[in-house]
Amino acid sequence: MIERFWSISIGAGMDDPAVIRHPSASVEDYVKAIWEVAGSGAASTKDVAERLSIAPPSVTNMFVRLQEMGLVEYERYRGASLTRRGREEALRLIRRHRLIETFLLEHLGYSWREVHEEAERLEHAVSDGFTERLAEFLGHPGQDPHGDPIPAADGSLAPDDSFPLGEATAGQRVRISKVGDDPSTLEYLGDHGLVPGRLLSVREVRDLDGVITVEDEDGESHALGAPLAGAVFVRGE
Amino acid sequence: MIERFWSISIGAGMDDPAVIRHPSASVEDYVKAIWEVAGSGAASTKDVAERLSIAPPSVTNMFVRLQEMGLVEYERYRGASLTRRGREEALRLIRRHRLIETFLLEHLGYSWREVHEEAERLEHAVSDGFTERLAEFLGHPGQDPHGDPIPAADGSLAPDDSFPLGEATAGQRVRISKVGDDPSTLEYLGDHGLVPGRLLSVREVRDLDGVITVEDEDGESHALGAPLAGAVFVRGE
DNA sequence: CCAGTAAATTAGGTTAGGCTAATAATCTGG
DNA sequence: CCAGATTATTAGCCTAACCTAATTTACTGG
Ligand SMILES: [Mn+2]
Ligand SMILES: [Mn+2]
Ligand SMILES: [Mn+2]
Ligand SMILES: [Mn+2]
Repeated sequence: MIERFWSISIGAGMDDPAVIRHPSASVEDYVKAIWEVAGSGAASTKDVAERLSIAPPSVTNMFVRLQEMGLVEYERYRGASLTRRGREEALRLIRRHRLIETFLLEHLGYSWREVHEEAERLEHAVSDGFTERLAEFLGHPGQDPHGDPIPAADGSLAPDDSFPLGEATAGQRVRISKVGDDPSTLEYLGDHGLVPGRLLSVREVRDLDGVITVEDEDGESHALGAPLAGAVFVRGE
Repeated sequence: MIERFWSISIGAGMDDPAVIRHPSASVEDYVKAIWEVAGSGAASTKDVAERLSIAPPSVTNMFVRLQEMGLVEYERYRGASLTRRGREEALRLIRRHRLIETFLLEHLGYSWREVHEEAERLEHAVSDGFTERLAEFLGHPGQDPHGDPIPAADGSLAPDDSFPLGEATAGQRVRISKVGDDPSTLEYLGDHGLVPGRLLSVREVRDLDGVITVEDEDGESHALGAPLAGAVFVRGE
């Protein structure tokens, strides 16, 4: 009697198809970068390459792999967009990143300049268990210290209805919700008390040069050029 | 302060400015494994392979690379021993590991069972800056919670003059300095208050079965078999 | 609508760090 | 002191992630 054996399984033996494992640090950073440059749209090879400081062909190559992992939808020449799973992974990573930054700032005495780099590595090394215990330790913050919302453990992210101060109109009263995370911007804004939670009255929006003048709660007046005004996000009061 | 960014000269390549770069996580774990299995002697391929759960040929290969990096002295068929730099790297890693474990236990509510695995990954992701701020946050502990000494920032490690309780003699008064880190051992000892710092009087050392009977500070008596008695390290009082 | 440019992909490498199978060296107990 | 067992090395592969150079595709403005 002849017995026939055949196998339906794809790929190499039953060794370990790439389906299960945690994404590597690289994969996580790519997924986060796609989220950051494209949100729910499609991210271009170039944008992702620039954000990650990686050569474009490497990105093309990774887009293919991310699709095989089910993290993105990818079509040649038209970029990659996150699948539901990809989005979940991105938000899980961002949650870790922002909680870690909060911890470093509030408990270890880090300055803003140092925080991001450390978090960029640590975010890949902590488990979900660590993350939730850290959230508990921090009192389950909803935003990180410069106002970026921290995604919830279930992956949900509060919709953001804030807009750049540069788009405000004279006479408006607004509250700072978050500030850009460029180090020198952050330093300037911090020094002048322009931090999340602060209430501002928009005095003048000068079209000529884009300078916006605001008055803070203490009656202090600030004139901000377009780059700065674009880094301060506010919500109407 | 010790110089910790070191250069690996890569022959003719000049492709990269071959400077800098921390050892990779793998390299760090190898160096630590060599320290753990051999101290200042030579570690065998087999011992390191077993400790790291890696195939022996991979270890042989890494021994060669570690030597090229100046971290070990290696001779075919006679194992690898750490150079001064290798020892420094190992102790720096162990410092990070033990400080992280201390933090996880004392501040994030981890149990002993969970701590080690998390620290095993985090130890590779934290910077020296993080490590020193964490040490500060923790109050510069000299030992981790089960009594293992934490190497100082300068790489020095207090010499260990403790010995297993199994080697004590009847009538001796001893203080527990550290306990083995096997999870179930740890659980038993913790439940019975046999933790570092505790003072014990050795009542009986029974050669017949290796059982040691001790009395603690509260007059409580404990009979410990050889495996347990070997996991409790003490110092004479 | 089409040529020139910008973006993307393909082709062909590299390095780190793993693996297995085959072979060689060392060690040990009779 | 030597044969078998143990340990180590060599040979040959593999995958993940990067790279540069060459080529192809897509976009855009005249
Ligand atoms: Mn950040
Ligand atoms: Mn990162
Ligand atoms: Mn440990
Ligand atoms: Mn480790």
